[in-house]
Amino acid sequence: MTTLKELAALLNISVSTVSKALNDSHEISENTRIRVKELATKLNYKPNRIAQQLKTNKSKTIGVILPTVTNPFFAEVLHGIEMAATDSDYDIIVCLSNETLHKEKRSLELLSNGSVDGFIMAVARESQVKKETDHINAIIKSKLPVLMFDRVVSDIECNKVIVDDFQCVYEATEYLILKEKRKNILLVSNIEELSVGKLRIEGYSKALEDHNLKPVILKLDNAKDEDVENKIYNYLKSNTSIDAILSIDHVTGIVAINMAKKLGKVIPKDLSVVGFGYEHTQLLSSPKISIIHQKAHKIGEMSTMLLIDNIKDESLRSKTIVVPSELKLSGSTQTKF
Amino acid sequence: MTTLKELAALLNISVSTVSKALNDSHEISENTRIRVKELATKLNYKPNRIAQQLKTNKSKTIGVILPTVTNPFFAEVLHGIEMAATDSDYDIIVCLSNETLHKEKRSLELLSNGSVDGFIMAVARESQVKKETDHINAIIKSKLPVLMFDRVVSDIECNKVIVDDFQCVYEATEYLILKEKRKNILLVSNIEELSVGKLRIEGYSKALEDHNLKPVILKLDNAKDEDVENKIYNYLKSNTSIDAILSIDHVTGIVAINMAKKLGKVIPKDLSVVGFGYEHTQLLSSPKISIIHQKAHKIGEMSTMLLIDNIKDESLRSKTIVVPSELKLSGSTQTKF
DNA sequence: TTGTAAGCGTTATCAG
DNA sequence: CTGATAACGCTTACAA
Repeated sequence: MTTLKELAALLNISVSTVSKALNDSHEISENTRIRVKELATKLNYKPNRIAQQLKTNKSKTIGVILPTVTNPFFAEVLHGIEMAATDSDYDIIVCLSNETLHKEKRSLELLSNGSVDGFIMAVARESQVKKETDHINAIIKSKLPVLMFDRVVSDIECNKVIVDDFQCVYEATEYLILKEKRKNILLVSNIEELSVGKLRIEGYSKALEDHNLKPVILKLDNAKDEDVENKIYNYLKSNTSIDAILSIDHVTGIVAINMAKKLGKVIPKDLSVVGFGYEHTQLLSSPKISIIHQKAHKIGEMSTMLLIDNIKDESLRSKTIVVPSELKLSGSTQTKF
Repeated sequence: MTTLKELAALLNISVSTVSKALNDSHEISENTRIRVKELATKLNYKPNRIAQQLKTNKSKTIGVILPTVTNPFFAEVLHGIEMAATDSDYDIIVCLSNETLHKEKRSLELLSNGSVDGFIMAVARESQVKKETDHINAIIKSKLPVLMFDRVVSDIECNKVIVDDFQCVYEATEYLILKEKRKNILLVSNIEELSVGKLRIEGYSKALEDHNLKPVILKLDNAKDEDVENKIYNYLKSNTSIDAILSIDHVTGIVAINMAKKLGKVIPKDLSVVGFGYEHTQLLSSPKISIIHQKAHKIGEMSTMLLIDNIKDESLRSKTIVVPSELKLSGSTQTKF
């Protein structure tokens, strides 16, 4: 890699002159500025980022800590983060906690040594279940800005970008009750221990309560793929009165449709199904599932912008932004034949 | 952030003594070593990574450039990369090219200034279509190791981790012909411009040819979601002799199942469907789709290990590893009821 | 056993 | 207009 020193030596001028010339300092003569720049492009000179970082004590890098990236929601958030970060000339270092506390902790600790100027994170499942958040507090106390999205810890003060979990599930439930005239709505949950899961269940319960109906919840306890199908199938088989399903995650809604069809149910006549979904979810089910579409990409963008604001101005550190979800009915994007 | 200088000042010893003590140098007395370490932990000292990087001229960071991360294949590869990198104490900086040449180029250029010790990349769709690869060659010439996976450029010499695209599709096709006794196998493609798409089509064509059958290919030309369904539906409607579908991407196989059911076809009696898939793909279709399962996670791991080898030893730079795929038949993981 | 000093590649201050 | 010098935080000969 070409350095300032090398350029200086080749041109028989000092390092500082070269530096100034490249940075368009007005102290430098037109002549040398051009000579320097020509040689620089010729040798493909690029200022060493590490040296600049050491000098300025800024890494222009954001640490992104995600529970997983194979979940399409987080993948789409990551996409949003990457785009917004690029727009603002930030790099992102990505770490995956794999839903474990120890990896989350390790990543935060390893990166809080000057590697990053701040963190964007969604709390790991284990951390949330165990209510273990000291490691996050430690980072904040060390003056490194942290932004939490989606899975947040309510008693930590920092910027947050969240989904309107309670509200959108409330509305979806009410839609099933009022528009689709459903009375036995089963909530299927594979994420009941997460903060978002709890909020969604509350939204569902409140809506049923407000309409004098009885909540029925099938908790899958974070089951494995194989068991998910079995549990849903068996439940539907033994509880034939169920006329609607509300899945609060991204997968079990589609599984429910498939299992219901297997049981001979006609969708949506016998059973309405609403789930959570992302951009391409509806392409994967037939008939199309109705989805609560979280604006994952937008969540990523907003998170990044908010964190960068916070990095630049320490005082901007306790804002919470709610990104509203959108209920996409099966009909509204259904392909016409 | 605490620095060596601060520790030294507080202990009234020199910076180098502190440094050595922390690095367990044998030159340092038991006594001071302990004193230093105690204070260090007390003040939560962490060596400034940026300074270390400048000193050693190593970033211990890998640049990962992916076309997208919302495609589950790349998400899973990223997961593999992250885990392997963490194991070897490397960070990863992730950039998404969004399938565009200019973003890919920009990312490579921006990171090749000391930010990373090497790159792992899958070439963007646009770069592959336009056969524009000078930017990648430039990096390699500048002595930064590059590893390409999945979508590779054949006339660039570097480490590569690829899938057995030709072979696995050949075998899947042969399976349809020999075991399932299919004669009119439609290949559905939404990625025919990619190197991997071409190889898969060749594998399919060769298998048909070897068995004296005629290839029939439905190219979707990188169509949007809405059109994918329509095109497949219409094709199946007007070509009723089709008795098997081979999808060479991760989505259109499931769409094909749904469209075939819509047309009243019974699967797998009337129509066998094989697609590409990842870990959870089969959970999303009913009946379960047979999939060619690419070991995406393993691809990520192998890529990382190979790149790190190359970083440590410059001479290890022209190996190609083929990660075999696995044909997962619908029956083999089918849930039993 | 401890300390001094140089250097990684930049930028910034100050002097010439 | 140009250059010498110091500094960012760390490591490491080399001296003491």
